[in-house]
Parts: sequence; C-alpha cells; structure tokens
Amino acid sequence: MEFNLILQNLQRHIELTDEEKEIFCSSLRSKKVKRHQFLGEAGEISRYQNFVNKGCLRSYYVDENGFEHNVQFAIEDWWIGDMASFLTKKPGSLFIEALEDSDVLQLDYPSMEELYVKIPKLERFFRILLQNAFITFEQRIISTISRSAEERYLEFINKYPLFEQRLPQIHIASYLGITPEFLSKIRKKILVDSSKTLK
Amino acid sequence: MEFNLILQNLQRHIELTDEEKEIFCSSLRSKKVKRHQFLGEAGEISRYQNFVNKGCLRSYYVDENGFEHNVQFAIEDWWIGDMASFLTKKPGSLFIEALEDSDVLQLDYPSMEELYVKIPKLERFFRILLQNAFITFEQRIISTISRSAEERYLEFINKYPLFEQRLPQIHIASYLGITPEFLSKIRKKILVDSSKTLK
DNA sequence: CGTCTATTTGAATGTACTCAAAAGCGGTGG
DNA sequence: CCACCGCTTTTGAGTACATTCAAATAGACG
Repeated sequence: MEFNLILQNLQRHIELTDEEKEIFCSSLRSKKVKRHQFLGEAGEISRYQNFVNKGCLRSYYVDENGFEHNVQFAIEDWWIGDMASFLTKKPGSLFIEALEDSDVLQLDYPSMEELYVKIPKLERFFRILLQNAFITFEQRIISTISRSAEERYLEFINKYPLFEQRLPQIHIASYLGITPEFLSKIRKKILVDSSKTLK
Repeated sequence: MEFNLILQNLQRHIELTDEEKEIFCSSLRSKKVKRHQFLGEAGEISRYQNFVNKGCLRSYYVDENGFEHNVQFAIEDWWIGDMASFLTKKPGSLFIEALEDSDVLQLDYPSMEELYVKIPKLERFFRILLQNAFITFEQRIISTISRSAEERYLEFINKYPLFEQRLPQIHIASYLGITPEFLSKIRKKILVDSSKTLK
C-alpha cells in the first residue's frame, strides 16, 4: 500500500511502533504530479520535502542567462526538495519538476516539528537525511574540482546506474555541468575505447 | 579571554545562561598548531570539530594522482573539520592543515552528545551549523556547474574578502578547481579590464 | 643572506563550448 | 496503429577556455 515504501525507508535508520507509524503516515499528504508539472518553484518558500513513491523528478537552478542546471534527481524511494529554502524558510532558488508522471508523499515543516515532539526518534532520522545530503554534496564538489568531464560521467553511471537508464542524456549533462553535445562525444569515445580493449 | 569568541559565535543562534556557558566551555579542549601541522588526516576517523580562535587553516582532498584540492578554509570565528567523517565515524578523506600558527578549540563527539543532554539548545546550534554547511556546498555546486573560472573567482573574492587577503593564490586556485597559472592570468585580465573601464 | 616556494609570463596542447545541420526517437492526435 | 511533430542525440567545424611545461621573477621564511 501507499506507505510501505516510505516506512521501509524510515526503518533503514530507526525503528517505529505500529502506533508511531500510524502517526507518521497521517502527517503525510499524497500528491500526484504529471510529467512537466512542478512541485515547487524558485522564488517561493519551499513548504515540503517530497518522498517519491513512483516516478522521477529533478531539482534545478536557472542562471542569469536562463540556462538550467540540474542539482538533484529522485526516483522511487528517494527524497527531493529545496532543502535550503525548506530549512531557512527563505525564498528558494530551485525548481522541482516531474520528469515522469509521479506519486509523492509530502511532509510540511509544521508537521515535521509536531512529529519531532510526538516521535523524537524522527529527529534522528531527518538529521541523518541532512547528513547524507551534505556528504553527497561534499563528494560532488570534490568530484567537480578534481576530475574531468569523462571521469565525472563514469563516476555518475557507476554510482547511479538506475538514473542512467531512466534519464535523458540532456539532463545528465546538465547535472555534470557540461553541454549535451559534449556528453554525446564522451559516450562515443568511451564506446570506442572499450571496444579497443576487448580486441 | 579564550572563550569570548566562541561564545559570541554561539550567541548568534542561541542564548546561554552563565552556567550553561561554563558547562559548554569546560567541554572544549584548547589546542595550538604551528604552520604546516595537521589537525587531522585522511584515513583517520575525525574526532573533532575545530573552532578557530586565531590563525588560518584549510581542509583538502588528495586525489589518485597526488594532487591536492582545497575543500574549505577557516580563519578566526569559523569552524572546520571533516564533517562527513565526524558524523558517520568512518575514516575520512580530508586533511586539515594549519596555514598559519593557529589556536583552536576542539569539541569531540562524545562531549557533543553529553552537551546535547545537558543543554538541549546546543542541538539546535549544531543543526544550524550543519544546515549552513549544506547550503554553502549547494551554492558551490551550482557555481561550479554554471559559471566560468573567472566568474567563480570574482564570486569568491566578493563572498570571502578576508580570505582573499590572507590566502596564497595557489590555495584559492585549488579551491576553485583551476591551476595557479591560470588564476594568475585571470587576475591579470581582470586588472586590464578594470583599467579600461576607468578611462 | 640564501633557499625555497609562490607568482608571472609565454608557447604549445588539450578540453570543452558554440553553432548548425542531420538523424533518431517518442509521444500525441487523428 | 500510423504519421507527424517536437525534442533529443549525433556529428563536424571552428573557437574559446583552461592546462601543461618551462623559465624568469618576486616574495617569504628560517
């Protein structure tokens, strides 16, 4: 049922009683978004963290020249949102867009604070979520300042094989900070290189 | 005295009673490091978060080819450490090195957990610290995937004017993910451009 | 004062982007 | 279910951005 996946997700870090599960799930709001619809826009204060039950979404930044730059992707069992805006309650800089028809469970800030009181363990869970997001970003910074585009692409498909199958290259390129044309050339080069190795 | 700066730092986010200040300060360990000495190394589990009372430090990553890449700088009133390793208690990937003779106040993980119990407000403080670190990293990722080296350099000196005065260019270049030679050329170009504008 | 490291400069090279055009593919409506 | 339209991917040529290597100069530390 609808809450199976998110409860599993919680249980990777904390244990909940049946009653606590009940309380937690009743704080969630279920939402369907069609492809190309938005869960949030830059300029708004982000109200929700979104857990993906089904589908695929991205968060992205739009620069001064109107170019989009992908910050994060999320498929089933992932959380996505404009964390900075959500936490600071300041207007955000990210758009959250559905890349496929998607079902998400939304948790808003007031509910989260209520839950912290009723189920203190959840504080631990969301701290771990923030920690992991932080660590992921740190690794990505290290990657961008120390590796070439080709290395970063290989790292990406190795780290997120499910994304690689599901996302158009144009979005992976944007995530890596390169043009789609150049990613196409990188992929060709990798193909040629690997066929040479096999001979 | 020795704890003035850190208490001020705390008070930007939380209020402490005199007694609480006492408890907090007694959990800190004071440490002096000479230039080129280390507060932590990759491969070790990071035990401390370090608050800088005096001096200047950097954290950096060493890649497979032995090249260093600066992840963070810290001067007076800043915190520095290998947050990922500190939080997860897994071996870290960062070196923390003093760039000047420095005085730091160290807080270890067990003390931090004790403090959370004695002074729950501190939990809020460190959550904000982590949040801010997260937000800083997010902005840096956006910057690296969407801007040129010259733009990133201008952004850096604008955002951290104190660092720019104090750090050798070689370290700023490493932070920006470019070679020191290229940074030198960027600076020259900026000089030429700005002198043109003045005419 | 001498030595070591940081910075500048230049030439040659490599990496990544821009623009344009063609081919491929997928979703939508008829 | 097919055909069309629009978006994605590929390809190529030309250009711009950034690196490498080497050498000269400048600065800083012991």
